[in-house]
Amino acid sequence: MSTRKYWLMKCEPGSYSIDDLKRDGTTFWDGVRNYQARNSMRDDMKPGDLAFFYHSNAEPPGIAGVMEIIKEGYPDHTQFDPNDIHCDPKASPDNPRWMMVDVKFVSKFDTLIPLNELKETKGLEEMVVTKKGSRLSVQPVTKKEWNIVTSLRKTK
DNA sequence: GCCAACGTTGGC
DNA sequence: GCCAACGTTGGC
Repeated sequence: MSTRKYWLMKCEPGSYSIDDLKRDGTTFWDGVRNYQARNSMRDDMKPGDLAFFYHSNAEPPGIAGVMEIIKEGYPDHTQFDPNDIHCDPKASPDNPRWMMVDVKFVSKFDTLIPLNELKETKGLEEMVVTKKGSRLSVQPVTKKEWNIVTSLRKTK
């Protein structure tokens, strides 16, 4: 039985978009500074898991494509870099506070699936991202929700 | 341990 | 740019 899990990960496309990931092939998912999201990456994400790439703070916001986790959680180096906007003075290499994972491009949907469409889609009422005030940047997605969302678009 | 103040996220 | 919702901080 497969133990693959499903996720949704947010990023502002102005800083890094699905097209950047498609170009790069792989990247590290740095800059997460929320404990719940950190715990998911540290404890629950495993290579082989799949994640939606969600464009937040975008016009419109929505799900842009799919990526695969290829490396489990390890310390996010930007927390130690005083010149980085994500530097955390309370973290040290001996006592890292923040984690990241590596991801790989899998596919891009032919058109973005906007948040308002997700909210209107039957079966996604309990999906975390469709809930009002949901700010969590790394969210679990159920297999049922995953299948519904992926059925909404072709990929390219 | 409570909770007010503050900073951030992110849709609109 | 606004601001509601939320998470974190720190005084007590």
